[in-house]
Amino acid sequence: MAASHTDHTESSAALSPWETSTIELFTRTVNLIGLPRSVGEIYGLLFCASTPQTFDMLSERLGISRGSVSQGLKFLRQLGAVKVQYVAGSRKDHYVPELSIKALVQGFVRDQFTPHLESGAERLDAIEGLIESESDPARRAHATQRINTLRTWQGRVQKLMPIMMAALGGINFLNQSSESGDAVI
Amino acid sequence: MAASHTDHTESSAALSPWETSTIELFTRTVNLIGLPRSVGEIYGLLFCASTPQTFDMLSERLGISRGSVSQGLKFLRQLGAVKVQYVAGSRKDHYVPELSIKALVQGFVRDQFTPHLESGAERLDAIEGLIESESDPARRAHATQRINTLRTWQGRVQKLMPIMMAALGGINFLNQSSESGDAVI
DNA sequence: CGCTTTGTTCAAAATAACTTGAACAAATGC
DNA sequence: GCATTTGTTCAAGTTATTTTGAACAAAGCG
Repeated sequence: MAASHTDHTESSAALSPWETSTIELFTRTVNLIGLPRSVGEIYGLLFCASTPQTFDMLSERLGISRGSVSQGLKFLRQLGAVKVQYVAGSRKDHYVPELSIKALVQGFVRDQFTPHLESGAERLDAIEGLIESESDPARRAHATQRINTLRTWQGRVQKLMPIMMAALGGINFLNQSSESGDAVI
Repeated sequence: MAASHTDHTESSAALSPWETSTIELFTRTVNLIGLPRSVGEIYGLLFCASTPQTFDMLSERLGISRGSVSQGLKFLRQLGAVKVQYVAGSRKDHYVPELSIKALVQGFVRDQFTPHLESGAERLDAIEGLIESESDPARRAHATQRINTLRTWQGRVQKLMPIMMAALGGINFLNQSSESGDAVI
């Protein structure tokens, strides 16, 4: 309670048009990569904000439940997409966005992708075992060939990862570049 | 156990253990990239099969509805992940899988990713317009900076695409390789 | 043509995913 | 301690996606 202190009550400032649109851009993007809307909203608001935002601000300004904010922030922290910034004189945690796309992608790949690649390797071993019990030699040969194809795919995808990260980090293999603007990589 | 000898039309041969496991691997993978289970099942079965499969075989062997098969095949054909192979003496269409991971990724990126990148560019322009109507100069400057960050990100992702495709195509930037097995790229 | 086979479409049912909110725990200050 | 603030958890409700199956079109065959 006791809403107004000094000039603006920062408790629940409305979103400006560009913020709303930018947040929508983020919700679409995270949806594309299979993440819930609320995660995009939270990261989007932090991305737009010029000051660290609290838990309450996120819930109130976005109009989503505390439960969603808690789960969304947990996910984003785990990914490394948001950081907690300690703010003197406040008990609340304040959150700021990670602005390096390399760090964002790296976190996403590490948490959401690599585990599946690794379990995939185990599964391929298991399947290779199952092929043994195929009696017909021709069928067994065909199955083995297919599993080899899968192993080749897996190897290629694994090789891709460091190349991707290097490319996002600004090392250019193919052509020199000169970005400007924020210059956040 | 039946189905041993020169039987009448192996209309609905049961899946062998390695096929079941491989199909499950595909369902997990397509789920990871936001595609429906049935798409993974269909591609997975075609991937395992040593002969072109018909519409009916897919529906019966996988135990999924004709509607799902129709939609799944439509999607996979559009992507370039399955091809129709004409088989003499049969009115039915026969389907075979695309085995080149480069072609698979390329189709996926083209259909599912590039359109979003392009609409994203338009959206950024629109947001830039919205920023104009921000009255406070400091806020406007901050907003502009953030949009510049987004443009930088977009540029990096766009540069990534050809690099990814080249890496999947077997061109190695960082270290020489020598895959074997099926050697399908 | 009529009949059959083959495949598509789409509204409704089934399933999966997300969000909510109230109960709970943890930490702070009095 | 004890009340208050701050944040988490999770079962239930809501929303979104996927699957089904029956009605429909299209093409081959006699």
